Amino acid sequence: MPKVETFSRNEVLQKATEVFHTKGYNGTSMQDLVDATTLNRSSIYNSFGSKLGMFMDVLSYYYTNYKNQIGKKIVQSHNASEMIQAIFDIYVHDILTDNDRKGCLIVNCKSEMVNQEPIIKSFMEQNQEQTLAMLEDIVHNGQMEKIFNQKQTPYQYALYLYTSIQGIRMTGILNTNEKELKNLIQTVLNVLH
Amino acid sequence: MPKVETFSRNEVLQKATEVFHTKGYNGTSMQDLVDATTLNRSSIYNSFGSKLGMFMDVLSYYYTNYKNQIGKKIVQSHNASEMIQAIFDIYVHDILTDNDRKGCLIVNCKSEMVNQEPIIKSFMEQNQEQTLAMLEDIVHNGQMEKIFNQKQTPYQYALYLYTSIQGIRMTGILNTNEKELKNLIQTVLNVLH
DNA sequence: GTAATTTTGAAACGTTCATTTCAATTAAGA
DNA sequence: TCTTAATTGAAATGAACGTTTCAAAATTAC
Repeated sequence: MPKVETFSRNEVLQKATEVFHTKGYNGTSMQDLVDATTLNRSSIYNSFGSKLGMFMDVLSYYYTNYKNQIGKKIVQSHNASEMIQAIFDIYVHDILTDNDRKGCLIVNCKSEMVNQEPIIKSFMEQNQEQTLAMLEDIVHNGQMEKIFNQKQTPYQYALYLYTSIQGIRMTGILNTNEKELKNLIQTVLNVLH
Repeated sequence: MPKVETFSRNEVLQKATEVFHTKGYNGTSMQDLVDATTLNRSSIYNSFGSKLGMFMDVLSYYYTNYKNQIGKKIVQSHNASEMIQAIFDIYVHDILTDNDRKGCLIVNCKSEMVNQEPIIKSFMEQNQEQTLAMLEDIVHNGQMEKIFNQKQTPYQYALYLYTSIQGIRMTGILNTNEKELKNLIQTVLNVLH
């Protein structure tokens, strides 16, 4: 029987994520990935197929991490308001700890590649659909519980929240003032009440 | 005395803007720019110094165009509410006519380059400062006229609007449903009333 | 220990990258 | 018309690009 994959796939993906996140897809070279992962060039091609293949895995890895974080916070919450607040808190925390102003990998990738790579466009459509569905569900529950108003449909509020998250991710690249960001989020979320 | 520049600088910048907007900075090659502008390689280096130099001019050109559009709409408006509405209408119009989902050149560049190129970071800081100052001024006037509420300071509302604009620019890459976008904007702007 | 099969390392693939070079061309002022 | 200086075209620069190749090393099952 053959030799088996020796490296930790997650560790490699973590390292690759850091590079892609810092330099963007087009700004990252295969050499950067070889250096960061300490994997051999051939091993990368063996395991990930291509630069784009590796990037897709990185994107999923990054997204899964967010979904897990959000999932945990949601089960800890007692109502829809707390859930939404907890979700936004995750993003603020990431902004405040992102010392090199990288922004969000998914937002960055969306703006860089949606119009260039069909597979990225599909990923982003799925990402949007899933995020909207999650938010819509929370909003709907919040409206049932009379915590949120019913001036808009759950879908429209979900779209508003999704848009706000992306906006905050962009603003957070240059503005990392905690007080201003938290106030900003309160302004965003007050719309629901 | 010497021969003078024969090409129209604005026409060249227009063509270069289209390329950078479509492919991003790192995705654009000098050959792309030579092809698009029909300028010779040497002429580009003569007139713009470098790829980054040309890109900076493109960025200013693109930004100036927006400032002019907004300026015109502002003088046509009768109050703060109309001004803000007109500004957002410009962005919605651009989203709806952006058939290849390029998004906003400035937002794209911010997410791609702020953490890589100091000169881009400076540009974006200036862009943010100017945009916030403009919005703050409008909000302040709106509050004086009792058109807008005073739950937040003009600066905080400006930051909220600036963030919303960036968010809408990101959402608009994949979602080009006019009804949903206009509803979204009403949700955003209702906060002020 | 041997056979089987994958990972690994290092080099090489051909292409494209941003930039430079430089002689030829061009057009304005004297 | 001659001088002057910039524009132009085309080729060349060397480095970096993503990807492939292939023999050597490594690891598992028998």
